[in-house]
Amino acid sequence: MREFVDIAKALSDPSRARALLALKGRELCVCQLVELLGLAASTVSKHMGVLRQAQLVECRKDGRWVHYRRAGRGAPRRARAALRWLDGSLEGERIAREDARRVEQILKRPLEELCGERNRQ
Amino acid sequence: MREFVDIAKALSDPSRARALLALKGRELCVCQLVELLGLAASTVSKHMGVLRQAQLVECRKDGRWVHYRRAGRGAPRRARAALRWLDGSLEGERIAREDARRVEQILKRPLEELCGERNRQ
DNA sequence: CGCTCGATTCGCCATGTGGCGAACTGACCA
DNA sequence: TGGTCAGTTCGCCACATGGCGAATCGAGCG
Repeated sequence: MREFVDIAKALSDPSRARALLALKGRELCVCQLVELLGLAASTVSKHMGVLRQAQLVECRKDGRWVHYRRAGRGAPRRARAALRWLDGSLEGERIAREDARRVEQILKRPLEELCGERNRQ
Repeated sequence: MREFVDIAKALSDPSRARALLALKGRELCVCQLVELLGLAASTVSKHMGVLRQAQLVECRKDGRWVHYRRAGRGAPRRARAALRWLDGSLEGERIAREDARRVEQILKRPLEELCGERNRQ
């Protein structure tokens, strides 16, 4: 029950749901999610912590960057079922399509340019 | 997105999840849910309002009593998918089995006895 | 080492949520 | 018409949550 409730709580925030949709089939690092969601890095980090706690995502450190991806084979059955429910419920939603397009744009830009943006501009 | 988030929020409370499980395949009135969950009637009523808002349950007035049931054919596709996810995730859970047993006991007692219990004892 | 920089943690604030009892509503009944 | 009683609404409290900026951590580099 606790596990189920944690997963449902994790899904019950629009930013977290958008992040999970954006992570469908790819990895993203925190600064890419910051760009997509338009939130402070600290806020995004907290959101990703909630998703990791619920075992919906895993993270991989690569130098200074942290890449997040959806939980895979090792994840609990419940978590994978939750992701299927998310995908099924939000496919075709306007914001999902918009975000998918914006993620493509974000992926075209090099990480170095993207990350320093807030400092440089 | 809003609809999805409302449903996820509605599912992200243990009492509401238990209520939905108890409503699988049957109707229950508020005083029966009060007995099952061990919460104040006002709290249960608020919980059921959240579930109704998310279109996960419907209610039917019958004299003084209000019977709740799971949303049926008329409910949005998302809501029914959510109930399937709930059932699949919590089947076999300890509290689900305990509650199922307790609901059977509660259903054996007449409504009149059950409802006035808090006042009479 | 000391600097830079991405990510996380901390501290704070505003708002939302779950809990209760009291008050109210609206059926039924006498 | 007044009483009773199931359910809801209201008002309140304690606590959780989402947001930010500041401070901290830790990997890479000069």
